[in-house]
Amino acid sequence: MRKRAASDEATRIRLLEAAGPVFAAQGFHKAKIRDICARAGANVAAVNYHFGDKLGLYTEVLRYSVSAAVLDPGLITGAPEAKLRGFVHMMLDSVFKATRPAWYMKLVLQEMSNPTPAIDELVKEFIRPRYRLLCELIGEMIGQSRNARITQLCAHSVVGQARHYLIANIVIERVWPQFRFTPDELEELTDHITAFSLAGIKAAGKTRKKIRSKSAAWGK
Amino acid sequence: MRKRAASDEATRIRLLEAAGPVFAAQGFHKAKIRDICARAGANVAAVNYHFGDKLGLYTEVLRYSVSAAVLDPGLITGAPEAKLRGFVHMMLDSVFKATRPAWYMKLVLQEMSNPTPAIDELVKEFIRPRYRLLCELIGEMIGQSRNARITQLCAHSVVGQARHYLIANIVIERVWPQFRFTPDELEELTDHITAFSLAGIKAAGKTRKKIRSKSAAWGK
DNA sequence: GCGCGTTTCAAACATCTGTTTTAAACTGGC
DNA sequence: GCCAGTTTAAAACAGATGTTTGAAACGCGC
Repeated sequence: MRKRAASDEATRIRLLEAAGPVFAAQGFHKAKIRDICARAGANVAAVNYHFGDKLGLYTEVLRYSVSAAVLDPGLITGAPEAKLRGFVHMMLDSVFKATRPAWYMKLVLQEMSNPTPAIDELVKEFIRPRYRLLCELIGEMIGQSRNARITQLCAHSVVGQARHYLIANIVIERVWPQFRFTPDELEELTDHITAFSLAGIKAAGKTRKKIRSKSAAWGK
Repeated sequence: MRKRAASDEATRIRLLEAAGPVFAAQGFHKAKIRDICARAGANVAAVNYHFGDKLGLYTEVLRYSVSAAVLDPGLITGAPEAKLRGFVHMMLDSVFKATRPAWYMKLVLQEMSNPTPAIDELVKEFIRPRYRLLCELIGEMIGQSRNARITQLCAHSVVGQARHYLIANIVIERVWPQFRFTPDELEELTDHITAFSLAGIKAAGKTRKKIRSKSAAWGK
């Protein structure tokens, strides 16, 4: 019996490459395996043969592209402000890039909106490390632990803003038709979210101190 | 021929009342009309008889509950800061309220994430007026038009934050298990988003002025 | 070139779910 | 109390779509 050799996995690879953009654009449920197979030039049965079922393919797509170095949090370096911008940029950048690593963020956002059983692995392998990074960054800014409530609230404020633009396009284009996702406007948007959040984070840090001194004033 | 009298619409009303929470919790596609009919104590054919099809029922549910005064932005009064908090509260409050008017916000958020053909009417009748209100509010704060880019960017920053908590619970509970949607924490969250946004908006106003004076310095 | 495990393919299958059908039950007016 | 129009009910229907089947094609080692 011959084990699966690299050369034999051509169809498997083609399926993974074809499925990524489809799942990223349409989400798990709306994506049709007949569509994916057509793009991959493969028979529908190939999905079952190579991955067991649709969810198996989906899970493998997630694993297959999580290694994309472009999204490596290690790339985000420098001053806290620059790091924050790097984080926001990482999230928004995926709008344009159609290359393999980039649609991964769309996959993540799809999964956040419409979770599948793959959510657990995705959280563990991708989301949690980046969430932690963001919390450490914010905590550092306001002199709080990364586990502090205020720190995590701020983290979700940052993520929420970026996410909004990536998944609410249909509504945004109706209430604000002038807004377009050109590269220039993406930069503008990145700058806005960064500046807006920076101010919000600083204010949160001050409020926290205020509350603390207030408690101190009340005595113990 | 007898026209549809009020007393004849018992089934119709029961269907609308039963469908609201189901659509709000699961969205249009995941909601099953057999489930809705079972809750309403009606036959599946009743949906087609009274509303034509599933989308007809969905659209009527949207119309049926849009009049809910709880979500009336006119109720949001006071200083700009208080108005902003009122707006945020309006969005978040729907998490708990299981009463008729309250799950409407969930319907709106579902529609924003997974639009149906009903999106146009929803934008026109519900979203746009509130978006305009928010923009006027923010514009007033930073001395800009409600149509200014910076104003609208800030508006989306506010909406994005609130929306995040209402639709990403699955992820939030995994990266931050301690967070719960108790009434107290909902107040805390409302306060946080308001304060965070207030700081962000003020900073955006200042940046704008800075840019303007910079342009002025460059001469014309 | 034979044999055996591997891979591909077209077709059939199964299920879920919105929709339609057809007849029966009901309701109010005469 | 019957009739016309209205409403309800159970069942059948139809389309989309994930899954399985069984046979054919392939490819490597002997």
